[in-house]
Amino acid sequence: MILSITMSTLQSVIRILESRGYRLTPSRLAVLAAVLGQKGHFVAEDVLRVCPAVGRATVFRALKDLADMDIVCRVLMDNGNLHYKVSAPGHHHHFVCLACGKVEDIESCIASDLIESEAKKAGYEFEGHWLELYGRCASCRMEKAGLSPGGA
Amino acid sequence: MILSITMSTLQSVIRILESRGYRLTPSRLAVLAAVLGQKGHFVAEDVLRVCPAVGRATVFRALKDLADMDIVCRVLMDNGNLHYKVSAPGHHHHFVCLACGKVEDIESCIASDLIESEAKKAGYEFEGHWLELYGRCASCRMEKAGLSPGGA
DNA sequence: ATGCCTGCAAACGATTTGCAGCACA
DNA sequence: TGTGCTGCAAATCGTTTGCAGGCAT
Repeated sequence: MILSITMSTLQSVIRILESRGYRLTPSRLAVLAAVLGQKGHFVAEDVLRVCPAVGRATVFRALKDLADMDIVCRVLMDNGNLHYKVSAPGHHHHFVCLACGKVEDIESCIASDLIESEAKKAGYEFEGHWLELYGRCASCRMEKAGLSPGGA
Repeated sequence: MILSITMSTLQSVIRILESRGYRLTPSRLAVLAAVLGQKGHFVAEDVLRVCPAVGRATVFRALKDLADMDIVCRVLMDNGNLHYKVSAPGHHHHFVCLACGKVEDIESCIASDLIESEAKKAGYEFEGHWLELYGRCASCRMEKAGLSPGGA
């Protein structure tokens, strides 16, 4: 099941920050807004571009804080690079479209049940897992199949 | 099913290199031996340490070549770092022990069937996936259970 | 001689750290 | 007043590239 809803809103994130004792400074808010405004996955540099007034270090610090709070999550790209992305609530995985680069969340944890049973069999104790899926999203598939032969 | 067998041997890798037209130079062989001699996962630095005579660039170049040939594979560590590891043949996943850091291969691809069916449902075309498992291996579990009576 | 392969060192991109100043609790 | 937060710049880390030389074919 793909979801593109229920992402954190600025308000709710602010509430989280406050509850954790973070100060609501202009820089932090700028980074926050930039992050929440990103279309899909992004890297620190993208945030930096949107917030030229905010220092590099501050962006990285904020991003790390946000990741700690599960407000953003890391996405492992096909080439091994790690990007950021506004996190869907709860455990989920990512589908990365190799054609358009879009990243979507997959809410059903495909793996957990199987992993659990495999773990038990092997005498292992699983604490977590990381699953990224790569392929071609619906629209890119359609494009490939029917539409523009000399694609963009 | 956990496997720790059938890793590439120096001989078989050499054969692969030759068949691809790579020259069997001392540097390459040194890197190769170092890689195959690694206990578990490793980073370029580890190889460098074992082969002080081989230049940095050469190690990285060799590592990349080996990865291209699926002789080594990358392992995504818990903290987001990418390590290398002698690759098990065929598609497989990794189990990373958070206690001792050991990485083992899991040959049965837990995910593929489910992924396929999910993909079909969503109209997606999956081309690949990346799954890493984190937890505590059998021996670390035992250690935890046996040694500390009060438990952690 | 022709290329592949090398080590070195510099370049590189991404991230982190040290620091002095500032603003708010 | 003290501590958190800031931007800046330098440092750092891991990796890549440019280059001139060397060696195998």
